[in-house]
Amino acid sequence: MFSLAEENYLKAIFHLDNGSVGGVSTNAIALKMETKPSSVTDMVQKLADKKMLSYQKYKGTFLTKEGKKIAASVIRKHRLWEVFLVEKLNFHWDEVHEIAEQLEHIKSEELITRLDTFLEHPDFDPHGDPIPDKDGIIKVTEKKLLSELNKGDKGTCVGVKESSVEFLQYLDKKKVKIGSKITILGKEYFDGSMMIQIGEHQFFISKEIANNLYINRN
Amino acid sequence: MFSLAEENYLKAIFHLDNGSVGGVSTNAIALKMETKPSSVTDMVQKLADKKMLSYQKYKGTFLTKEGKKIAASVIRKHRLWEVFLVEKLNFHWDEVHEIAEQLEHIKSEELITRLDTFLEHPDFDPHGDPIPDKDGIIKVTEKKLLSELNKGDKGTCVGVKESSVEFLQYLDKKKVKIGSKITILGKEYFDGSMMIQIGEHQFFISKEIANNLYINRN
DNA sequence: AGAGAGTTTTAGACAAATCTAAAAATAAAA
DNA sequence: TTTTATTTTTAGATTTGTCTAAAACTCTCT
Repeated sequence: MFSLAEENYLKAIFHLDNGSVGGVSTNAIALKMETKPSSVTDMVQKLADKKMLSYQKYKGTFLTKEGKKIAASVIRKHRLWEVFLVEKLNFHWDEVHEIAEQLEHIKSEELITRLDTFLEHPDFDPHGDPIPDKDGIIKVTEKKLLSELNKGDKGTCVGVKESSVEFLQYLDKKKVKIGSKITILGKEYFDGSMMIQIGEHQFFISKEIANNLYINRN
Repeated sequence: MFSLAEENYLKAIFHLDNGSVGGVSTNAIALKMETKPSSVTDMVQKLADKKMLSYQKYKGTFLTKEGKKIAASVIRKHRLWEVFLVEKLNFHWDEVHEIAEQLEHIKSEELITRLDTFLEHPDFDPHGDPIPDKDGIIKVTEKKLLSELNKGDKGTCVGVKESSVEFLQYLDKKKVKIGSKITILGKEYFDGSMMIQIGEHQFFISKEIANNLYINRN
């Protein structure tokens, strides 16, 4: 059984792991956890003792298979609860994170199995992030061009097709980044232009732009 | 904001308060919390500092108005979650206590407001216990123990006094549920056993059982 | 009223998770 | 390749909630 703090560390390292090539650095974890590097060192050593990650002084850490499994199960719980909050309790998708941060630590296998059934086995959370299955496996979705999506669709920006300076500068101006969560608010069929939402911002983009952005679709 | 431990102490004292005339004793709290009296003294002094209860050394404690409010809000959350678990996730009523013990500590006013709406403002939890309203007020119902009734009396099963798994499973086997209409067909005065009718079924129950079932006379 | 018995509190210790400050190791720059 | 800067670890302290053991108090019974 893992403490709340342990679960949060595993989750943070799991998220960081998917971005870096080498191990995850102490500083990166401290930043994500909003804590001090010295606290991270302590916890990382404790989790290494528990075989949740491999750790060598000054070298960073890797989650073990077991560590990844625990992290994925916490993420699964988080995302299922987010679906519940939005779909059943009518929360807005930008209000649910904090509550799900608490709910994700409730301990009961049976609860999550039943919640999953109640929600009809959703594949994605309200932000478009995939929900790991009960074995911790995260379905890899095929990226699509933004222009292929339709009103109501959500996704995460995962790349660009055309990487001209002009295009990237345009994206920058519009605060579109890799990792940005995008919702299609509307689509004009006669010209393919779209009204989209990224974070707080809502704005129009032309078909040319939509044709050059890769999205990880739900 | 209160810690998990503080909330549990307030809840325990609240429950004990409804049974005793004077203040709640340190030993009684320790027994209920499955902890040592010395730990209770520490916590009680802390909660007294926070004005959640009044405390004089060696004299026992009383919850203040504020302390009762907090306790009632925790109990409200616990019971609403129990309704959710039984009504929506199809848990059996004898499986939900432990999970609700965890869920009751989730911090979000809005969550509970919306959960209450989602569940259509239930008045009782699956065990027949009343759910405090958002101001902590508990509707008092005139429930009696089944053992207090006599031949010819009729009533509705509204709750259980003892909610051990064994007892709840016994009731289940006999198809006794919250809401079941009960008629007392006969009563043996020498041992307090009863012949009762529930729906189509007629059967005997011992005094021990009758002593643990709450009935709303009608 | 005084002796036990039982209850309650205090004092000191401990584990978990955190922090600050200082030391050690690594990486970057001159 | 030294020197400097950055990162990471260690050492020691702190907070919360718990414990044990011992002391202080209250209650009851004769």
